[in-house]
Amino acid sequence: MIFSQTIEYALRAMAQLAAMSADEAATSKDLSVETGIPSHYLSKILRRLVAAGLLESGKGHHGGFRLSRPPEAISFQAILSALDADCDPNRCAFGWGKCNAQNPCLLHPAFSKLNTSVCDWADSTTLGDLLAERRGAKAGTHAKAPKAARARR
Amino acid sequence: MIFSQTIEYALRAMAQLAAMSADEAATSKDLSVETGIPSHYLSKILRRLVAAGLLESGKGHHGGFRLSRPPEAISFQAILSALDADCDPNRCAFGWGKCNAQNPCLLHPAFSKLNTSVCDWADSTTLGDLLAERRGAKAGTHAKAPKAARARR
DNA sequence: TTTTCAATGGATTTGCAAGTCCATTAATCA
DNA sequence: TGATTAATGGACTTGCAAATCCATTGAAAA
Repeated sequence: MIFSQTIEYALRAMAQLAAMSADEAATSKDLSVETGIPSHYLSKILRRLVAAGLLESGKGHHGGFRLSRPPEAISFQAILSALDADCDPNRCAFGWGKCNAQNPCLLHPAFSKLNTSVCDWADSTTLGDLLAERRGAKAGTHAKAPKAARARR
Repeated sequence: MIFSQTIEYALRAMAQLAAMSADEAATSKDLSVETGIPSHYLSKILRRLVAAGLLESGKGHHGGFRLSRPPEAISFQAILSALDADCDPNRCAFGWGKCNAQNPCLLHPAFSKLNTSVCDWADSTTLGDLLAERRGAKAGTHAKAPKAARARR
C-alpha cells in the first residue's frame, strides 16, 4: 500500500546515501548489500535518479553514486517525481468517470483529504529530516520538545 | 499510488451501493456499468465483501447485492480489511531489514507519520460521510463549518 | 415443474511491474 | 599502454495483480 516497490527502493537507497559520508561515492553493489535491494534492479533506479539530477555518478575506480545536493535540499516529492510518481493533490485516485473539483465523484472529498496529506508529507519531508531525527534519537533523551510535538502529528 | 486497483474498485463499488436506494439489491452487472469496473472482476471483489460480512447477496430474480449495515457503520478500514489490506500503523513499508519501533530504520519515523495519517483516515471515514458530504454540497452554498465538523469524526 | 436470472467458485489468460543478464562505455591504476 | 573497476543501456525473463471464462448452484417467476 501507498508506494510501489520501486518507489520504496528509491527512498531506501536515497536515505542510505544521505546517511553515508559525503566525501566518497557509494558503489551500486555496496548500496545493494546495505539496503537489500536486488543489485541490477537498483542500478536501474539509480540511473533514473541520476537522470533527474538528484544523484551524481562516476565510473571506474572510486566511481559510484553520491547526492548532488545536501540532504536538506532533497524532498521526498523530488524523489517521487524522478520516478514519474509525482504527488498531485488534484488527481482523483478513484477515476470514477471524469472527476474533478467542479464535478466531483462521490469519493472525491474523502480522497482529497487523504491525498492532500500524502502530498504535504512528500513535500515537507527531506532526506535531511531523516538524519536530524536519527541524531535526535541518538542524543538519548527526547531532544527538543518541538520535534517531539511535530513527530506526534 | 496509495491503493491497489482492487482496493479502489472495492471503495467505488461500496460507495455506489451506499448511494443507491437501500430497498432493492443492485446487480453485479448494473454496478459494473455504473462504476466502470470490469464486470467479472467486480464479481470477485463483491464476493469477498460478502464473505467479510459487509454485503448481503441474493441469487435469481431480484437478486443482487446490498449493504448489510447502514453506511454510517461501514468504515473504509473495514473495506480494506475485507480485502486483506488492513491499515496497520506499526508496519514499516520500507522493510529495511527487521524494523520496529525499538530498532527503527532510518526511514521509520518519517514513514510512521504518513502511515498513521492514512490509518486514521481509513478508520474515521465511513460510507455515511460520503453521502453527508454530497448532501452538504447539494444544499447549495458551502455549508462549511457544520459539515467539516461532522465529517471529521 | 421448467425456465430464467443472477451469484458462486475455480481455472485460465493477460499485462505490467519487478527482476535478470549482457555487451558497451568510460574512468582510474599499474 | 593494457588491465581493472564500475556505470550505462537495452534486451530479456519472471511473477503476480488484474482480468476473463465457464460450469455450477440456488432462487424466483412463468
